[in-house]
Amino acid sequence: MGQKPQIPAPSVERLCRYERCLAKATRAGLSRISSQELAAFCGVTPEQVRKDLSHFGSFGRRGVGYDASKLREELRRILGLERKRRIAIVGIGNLGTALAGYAGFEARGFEVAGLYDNNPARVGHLVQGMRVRHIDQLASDNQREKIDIAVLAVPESAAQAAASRVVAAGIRGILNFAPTRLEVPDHVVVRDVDMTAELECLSFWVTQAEKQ
Amino acid sequence: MGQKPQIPAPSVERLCRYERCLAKATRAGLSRISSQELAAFCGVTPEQVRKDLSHFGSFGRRGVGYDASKLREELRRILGLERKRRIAIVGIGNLGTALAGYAGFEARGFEVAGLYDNNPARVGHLVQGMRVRHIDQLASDNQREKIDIAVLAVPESAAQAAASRVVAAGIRGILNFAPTRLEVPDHVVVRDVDMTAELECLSFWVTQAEKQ
DNA sequence: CTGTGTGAATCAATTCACAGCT
DNA sequence: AGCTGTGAATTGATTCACACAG
Repeated sequence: MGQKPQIPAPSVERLCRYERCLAKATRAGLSRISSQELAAFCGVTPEQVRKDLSHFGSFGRRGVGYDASKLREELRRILGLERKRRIAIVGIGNLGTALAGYAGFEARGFEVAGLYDNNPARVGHLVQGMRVRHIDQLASDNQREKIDIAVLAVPESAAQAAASRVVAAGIRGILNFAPTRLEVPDHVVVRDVDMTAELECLSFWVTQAEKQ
Repeated sequence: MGQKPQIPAPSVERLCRYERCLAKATRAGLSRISSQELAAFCGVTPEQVRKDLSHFGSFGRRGVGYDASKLREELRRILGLERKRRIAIVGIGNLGTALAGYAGFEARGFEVAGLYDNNPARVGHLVQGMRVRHIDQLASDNQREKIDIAVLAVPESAAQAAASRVVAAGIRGILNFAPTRLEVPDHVVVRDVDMTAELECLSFWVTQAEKQ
């Protein structure tokens, strides 16, 4: 990541929550919303909402509040969701198959653009209505129509190799489900989702709570 | 959570990483390890390693370093992993099925103790070699043999109801895959894994990086 | 008078720097 | 000398408090 990320990462994570809550609120017919209300909705404080937004501009009207749908649009723009983001799922085992069929992605404006695997036994099969392609095709597919994010759902032992191919294909974002710290060049952004580590942390806090 | 968590949450997340790296290191035959080495392994700084450990005691020898396998034992104890933790998977759709078959859980010392669903069409079926039970059985199953953590893999619309049943069954930890903020009593610990939110954050950082 | 936007103050986490054991 | 453990300093994030706009 070139320059220092002047935007605090926790702030960005909350922006996603705000966007989601706003979607819910507008669907419920609410058109104007205050930082107070939005905060209550998301389980944070009103000043936090305002501070988070202030990193990007000022979107409300003093004494009034925010236009819910307009604020939502702003947030989607800030998050880079003004256009549909295309994702590729790499590794079509148990988890990859489940992710390929996860309705939540489509529902929230992501497009599952392709399924990839390096196992010839899987390539060509239909999974969740899509044909699995060989990972060798990733680079040319990305060139034809840009893929924004690769979701890595491969076993730990294959993770680094798969990541390198994703990077070589010119993809700039990786959501990594393997419990491995990936080595990637600076211009590629990785986020790790380590389910076992989550269980372990949970185990800690549960243990902690048991000692009241 | 009753008292203030004097232990910083980021610290706990790193402890999991340390434990994992130590497992790898000992498997590779390393018996003594310095904070320097462990840190390099995990991608953090040596002082961070030492500070994190210092919250729980002192496990090294000055001028020498740490006994890798002994430190690993300590970490497992701290994380509450000295005994095998039993997990229940609630919601046996695409994702739940994938999680039920995820080898990583067993490999890291968790035991998948039961699969639960509230859909009668699924109950009784064999999934990944285990029979799916009705969620009504969760409470009595938990009484017979304690379940430490419930993994919620139900759709958003069912999440709160499922969480309430999990809590009513007396389970104290929830790993929540639904994109919903769950309402639970204080003594229950929840961790959220929101895959769509992860994609959205990634989208932000990728966009950010594109503006170089 | 209401509710935003923001510098100032507080609180938390990380990094520094060094004393003390081996 | 080498490396841990830990207060002190620093950096970063959150909360406070108030000026300002409608």
